[in-house]
Amino acid sequence: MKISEIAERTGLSISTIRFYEKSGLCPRIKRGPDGKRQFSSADTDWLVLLASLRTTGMPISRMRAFAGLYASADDTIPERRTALLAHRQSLEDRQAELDQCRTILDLKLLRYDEPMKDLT
Amino acid sequence: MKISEIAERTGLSISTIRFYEKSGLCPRIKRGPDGKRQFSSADTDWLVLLASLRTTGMPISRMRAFAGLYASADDTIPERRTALLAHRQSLEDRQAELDQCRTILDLKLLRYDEPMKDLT
DNA sequence: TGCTTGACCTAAAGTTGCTTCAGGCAGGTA
DNA sequence: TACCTGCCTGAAGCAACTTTAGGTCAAGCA
Repeated sequence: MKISEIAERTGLSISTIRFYEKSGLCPRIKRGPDGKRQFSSADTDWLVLLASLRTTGMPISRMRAFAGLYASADDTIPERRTALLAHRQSLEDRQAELDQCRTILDLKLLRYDEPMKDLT
Repeated sequence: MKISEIAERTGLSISTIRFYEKSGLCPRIKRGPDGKRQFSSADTDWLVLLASLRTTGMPISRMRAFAGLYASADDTIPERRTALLAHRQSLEDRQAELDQCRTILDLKLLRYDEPMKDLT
């Protein structure tokens, strides 16, 4: 598959995909004889996972470490699992934080809906 | 109040607060004769709101526009309300997106918890 | 009294995670 | 043939901060 298709499927932009490759997040994507990237379906799956990790706030540096685990032997599986679990937790924290902010916004909005008084 | 207290109360870092002021997000914070910032409780409230907006993804440029509305006359109240409502919606979208990512992570984690098979 | 420490100040440079731009090649089409 | 289109690269630009360098001033203390 070509890069534009992958962008479509993963929701990442073409330049983000190139940037991720250059950053060492997805090692050895094949190239055709014309120099163009050729994505396998495993590449796609991996990029979908990367996109989820990134969207949920994992920094590139940790993603790179995570990619390193995947690139090495199966004995890193427990580590991969631990990393994902830790990240899942931080995601939940983040979600709690957003809920809290939503409450603040809602309170603010309530004051607009009340018959005018003391609108800061 | 001094800047370190405000940082504590709002969860923003001291340099972020200075940065926000320089970016025109909180106009005219008073200064003491020594040149130090003096925060009123209104300033604190405003920064708490800014922090919520920022945490939930509002870009600085839009926050500046929003601050502009607050700085001007009361007839911008409907606009302020509209802006907050729109942002509330985008926050919900974001939350839905995070939920979706969490599902992806959970699926991935499930595969680690199953008796080993095909761990990509 | 002199000296250090700590909290504040500014301006400027650095960091992260992208996006945009400039310039280039290869293949298809009017 | 000229022109698109889609890909490529490297470099510059941008957002939102953080860090650094250098400076002021009051408080504490030997």
